Amino acid sequence: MVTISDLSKHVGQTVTVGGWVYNQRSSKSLVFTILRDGTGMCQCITSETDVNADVWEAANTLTQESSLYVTGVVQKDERSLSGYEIHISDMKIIQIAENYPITPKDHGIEFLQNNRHLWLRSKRQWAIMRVRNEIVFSIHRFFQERGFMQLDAPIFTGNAAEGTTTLFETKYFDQPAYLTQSGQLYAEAMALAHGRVYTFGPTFRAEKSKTRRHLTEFWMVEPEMAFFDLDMDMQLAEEMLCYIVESVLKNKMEEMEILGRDISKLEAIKGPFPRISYTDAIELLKSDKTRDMLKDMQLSRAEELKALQTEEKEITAEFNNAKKGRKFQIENRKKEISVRISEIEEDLRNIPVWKESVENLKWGDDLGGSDETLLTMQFDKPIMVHRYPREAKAFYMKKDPENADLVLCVDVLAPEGYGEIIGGSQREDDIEEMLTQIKKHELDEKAFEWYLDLRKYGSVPHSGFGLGIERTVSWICGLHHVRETIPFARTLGRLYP
RNA sequence: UCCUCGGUAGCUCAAUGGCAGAGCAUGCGGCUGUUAACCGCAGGGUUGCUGGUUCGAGUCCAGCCCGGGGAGCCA
Repeated sequence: MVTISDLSKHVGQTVTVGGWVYNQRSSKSLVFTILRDGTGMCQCITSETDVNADVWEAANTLTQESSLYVTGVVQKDERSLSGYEIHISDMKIIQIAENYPITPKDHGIEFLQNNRHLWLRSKRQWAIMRVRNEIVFSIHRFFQERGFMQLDAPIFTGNAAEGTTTLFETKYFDQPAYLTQSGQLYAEAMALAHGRVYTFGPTFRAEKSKTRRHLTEFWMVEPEMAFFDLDMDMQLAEEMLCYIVESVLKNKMEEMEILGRDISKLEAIKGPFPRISYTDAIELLKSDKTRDMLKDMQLSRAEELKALQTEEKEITAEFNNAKKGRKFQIENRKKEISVRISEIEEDLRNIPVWKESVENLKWGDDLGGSDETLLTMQFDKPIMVHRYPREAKAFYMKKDPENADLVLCVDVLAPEGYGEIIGGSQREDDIEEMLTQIKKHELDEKAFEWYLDLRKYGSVPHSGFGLGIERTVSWICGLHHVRETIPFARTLGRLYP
C-alpha cells in the first residue's frame, strides 16, 4: 500500500491505495473517482475497456465516502487537479456508504457542527487540522530547541481563586473542584525547579461568551522562565510567533492554498514587532490618526456597499434570461455579495460605537475588543501592548518599579482583527508585595500558601506568557471562527458530537 | 446576563395574510477525459413548539425552545 501523498514517487508503477470516495462523476464508459486517503486526494479513472466486468460494475456502484482499495498505474496528467492520477485495474470495495449527509454543496454552520465527526473529512477542515498540527509541532520544536522542559500542570484545581474568570465546577470525590483556567501558577513552581519550562494543555472557562474568538475548552501553551524579565519575555514571544509562521509557510503551502489564505499577510510577520506601552496605546487611540482612519473606513465601506448593491441589481436583472451555467455563477456571486454586505453593515453599525468607545476611553480603563481592533488595524504585524494599569490586571503581575500604577505585563494582539493571542507578564517576586495584592483582590491567602513559598525560598525574577492555540490557528489560517481550528469545539451550548 | 439576526423537503434557500416551491442530494434513463459536469423523469413536507388574532397564518401577535454573532470577560 502507498499513500496519495507519495504518488509522485511511483509514476509508472502499479500501486494499491486504501481510501474513501470524496466525489465521483460517471459517464458511459468512464468513471472518475476522487479518492481521499487522509494524506491527500487523487483522481482515479476506471475505463470500461480496461477492466473486467466485475470491476466496472463495482466502480459504478460507488457512492460518496464509500471505502475501498484501488489498484492501478500512477500517471502524471495535467487534466487531474493534483497532477497525478491512478488508472484503475482492480478495486476492492470495503463498504458502500449510504446517503452521506455532507454533499459537496453549501451547508449551514449548525448542520456542519452537528456533523462535525464527518465534516472533519472535508477538504478545508482537513487543511486546517494539518496546519494546526504544524503549529503545535513547531511550538514544541521551538521550545525544545531552546532547552525548555515540557511539564504539565494539573487539570483539577482545588480553589476557585485567581478572581477574574468563571470556572467549571466539578466534584473531586466529595470536595468541590474546578477545571483549570490556566497552568501558570504551577508552571512557576516548575520553572523554579527546572529553569525554563512550558506547559501545553487544555484550559476551561465557563464564561458565557458567544463570539468567533471563544471556546469553553481550549488549548494553551504557557512557557515560564526563571531569571527572565518582561523585555526578555516579549522577545521570546516574538521569536516564537515568527518561528511558527515561518514553519507554516515552509511546510504547509498546499493547505494555505486550499484555505485561500493571503500569504503576503503572513510573510510580513517578521521581528521586531511594535512594542507600545498601554499609555501610548491610549494616546494613539485618542489621536487624530485613529479618528481619520475611522472616517476613511466609514466612507470606503459606504462606497463598497453602494457598488455591491448596484452589482446585485444588475445580475438579478440578468438572471431570468441567463443560461444555466451563468445562473449558477450569478447565484454564487449573490451569496458572496450578501455575505460581504452583512459584514459591511456590521462595520457601519460598529464604527460609530467604536468612535464613541474611543472618545470615552480614559487612562486606567482596560482595552476593549473594539479598541484592540482599532490598534491592530494600524499595523501589519502583531503588536505588543505592555505595562497596563494595575487595576485592570491580575494579582500576580509584578509592579513596574518605575511607576507603581503599572504592572509589567504584555498582551500580544494579532493583525487583521484577530485580537489577543498572547497574555503574559513578569511575575511578582516580592513576597510582601504579593501578600498585599492577594488581600487587595480579596483572595483566600490559605489557598496560595504553596504559591507564596515560591517567593519565600529563593525567589527570582521570572516571567511567562500564555498563547491560545485556537486563536493562533484561526489567525494563521485566516478563518472566521475558532470553532473550526479544533477537531471537536466546545462552545456555549454545544457538547455534541 | 443583555443586544441583534434567524428556524420551511436530507441540504441551501424562495413564497403581498389566499393552491408550500426551486436548486442540490437520492432513484431511474441519457450523454461527455470529467473538474461542484450536464440534460430528462420521479419520489421527498407536523413550515421549531404552544397558544392567540383572522373566513383563511409559513407569513401577524404573545410566550417558550434551539441556533448564529456581538457586548461584557478573556487566549
